[in-house]
Amino acid sequence: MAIQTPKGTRDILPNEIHKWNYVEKEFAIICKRFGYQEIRIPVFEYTELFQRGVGDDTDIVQKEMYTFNDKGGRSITLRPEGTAGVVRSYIQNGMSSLPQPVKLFYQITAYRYEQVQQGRYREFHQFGAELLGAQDAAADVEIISILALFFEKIGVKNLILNLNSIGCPECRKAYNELLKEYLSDKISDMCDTCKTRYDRNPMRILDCKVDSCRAHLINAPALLDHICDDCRAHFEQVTHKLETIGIPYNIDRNIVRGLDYYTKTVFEFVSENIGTKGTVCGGGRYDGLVEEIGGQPTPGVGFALGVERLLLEMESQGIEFPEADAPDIYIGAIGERAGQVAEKLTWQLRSKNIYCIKDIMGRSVKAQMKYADKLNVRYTLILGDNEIDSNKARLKDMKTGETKDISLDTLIDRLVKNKA
RNA sequence: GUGGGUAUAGCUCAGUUGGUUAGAGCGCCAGGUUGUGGCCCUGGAGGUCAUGGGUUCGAAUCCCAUUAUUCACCCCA
Repeated sequence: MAIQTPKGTRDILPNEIHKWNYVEKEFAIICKRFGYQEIRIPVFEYTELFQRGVGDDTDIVQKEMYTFNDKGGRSITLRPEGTAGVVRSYIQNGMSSLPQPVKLFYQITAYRYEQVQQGRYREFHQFGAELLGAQDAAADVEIISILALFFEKIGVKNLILNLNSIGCPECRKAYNELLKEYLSDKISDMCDTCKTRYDRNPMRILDCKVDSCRAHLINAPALLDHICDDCRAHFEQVTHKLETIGIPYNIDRNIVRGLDYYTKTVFEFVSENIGTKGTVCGGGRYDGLVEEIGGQPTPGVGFALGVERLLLEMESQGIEFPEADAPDIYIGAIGERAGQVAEKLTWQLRSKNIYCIKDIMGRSVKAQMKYADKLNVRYTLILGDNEIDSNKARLKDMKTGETKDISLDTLIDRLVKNKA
């Protein structure tokens, strides 16, 4: 069996690359319009960054990371997401001395060792943005509005914005006690994972999908109803501002993002057509993360968007992508002498920024024309001894089939003019 | 980590109750008289039928294992 891509990875082939180029470009344009600058971070980091940043308790760190020791014996991990690396860079490069807030966006691959299924791969692509240094609800709303505008710009409709607040460490601590109290007489009846969650991270019990566990949770207190005054005020400002701009949202008390660093606002945009849970992107506020990784206390908010899922959603909505450019002209040649002229002509055209393809197989005129047709070129020009002697050639419009005699001297100028 | 589906040419798939040199469409290459694509016609290349065992006189076909892939659960992007 020939070697294939490893499980959960895939090639992005030329026939679909225009889709990727399109969304990448549009995303960058939107981010820049909001004042975000692109940052590129390493594919791998020291494992400790993710253990501290993403959280030792999370599924990602416990079972999904690609971790190995390098030849120097250092523990290295392929990034499972982008935020931790960006925040590390913020600290390492002294960005707290830059004018605040600092606004960054990125387009990365990320790696998680998981079972693959539709819209979930072991190597996947994320677009993300991070806003560091701003604690006001306006920052949360700006982050969300980048996404809303991006979706609007590329024509993606009907994504639902689910919103929740998971409070700050203080109110979460109080809530965890409340939840444990509520569950104290029920936990013995619940699943094993819930039992371990009960001690380590009771909030995650709310996420359990086991029916018998769910039954016990129906009347469980919701975190959103027990956050502190400060967090409540923040959440109300977020919803109020969203209403002001006109971004619809849905409050979902059950969103508990899978990364430990989130505080206060958490959100996700979900689709109903792409299977599984349909999360196209997720994000939230992470006011404790910079400090956790070793920087000065700095508020932050951001998101990550799954590009594979975005493309799935776009395809299921029948959104048309701009086609890749077709060549302006194909230069064919018969024989050695014409080949040389074609060579030179092609070079001149290309240097004038004309998208020009030339025969390099020495094939028959018929084969060359077929090839030109498949490339979807606009014009063809076949050179032979006659053309070179007369300094004229027949330019053929491949759409209409019309031909026109044209002087080789004026060809370049005409094509350049034609293109402009 | 758990459960189900699938695995035949580059792609999409046929292959009858196990029976000779395994097929089609598309794609690719070439030709249909001298130098012009699309339509049509002809020909060609390309498959250890995922891999390894087993049953059988005989296996693409039945059984087992492995691997890959896919969908779902968990969780996430």
